[in-house]
Amino acid sequence: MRYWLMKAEPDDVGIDDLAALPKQTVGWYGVRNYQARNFMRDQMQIGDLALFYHSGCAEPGVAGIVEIASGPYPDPTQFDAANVYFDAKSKREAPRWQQVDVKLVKKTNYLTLAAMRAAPELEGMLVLARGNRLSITPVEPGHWQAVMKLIGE
DNA sequence: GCCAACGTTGGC
DNA sequence: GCCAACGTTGGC
Repeated sequence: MRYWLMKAEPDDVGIDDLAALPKQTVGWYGVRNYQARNFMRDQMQIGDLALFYHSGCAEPGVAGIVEIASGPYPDPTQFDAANVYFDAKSKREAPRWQQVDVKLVKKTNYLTLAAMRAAPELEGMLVLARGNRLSITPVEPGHWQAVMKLIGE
């Protein structure tokens, strides 16, 4: 079992939106980066845990814990011409983009990006790397444990 | 296969 | 709104 960090934009689906959804589960649509897609397609297992991270907002940071709740399957937004994530080059016979379902485990104390950067035990965490833009990153067990401690879990 | 141009991400 | 960093595209 692996650990992950998954970026969401709270303006789109934040932790409270997830908590309000039926089954507190959402399909992780909209990934349009091959590396991130490959993590979902090739490495994620049902039951893996992930940090639910808020990005593109005033105070970025970890907002909760989610678990991977499905195997990979085609992201429906890629076929929807009205959707911002529409990809004209993706064919139904050969979908380019995949998603997994993600289920809320719990909303946690909020761990800000600033606090993460200030924590020596999180040094080397991929999400903190300079210029990092990857929306899904693996998290080392040691970093996971350190984050759990910082948020009081 | 190279690489410049371009678009996007994401923190500030 | 700015801008650094990075991924993708497309001409050659």
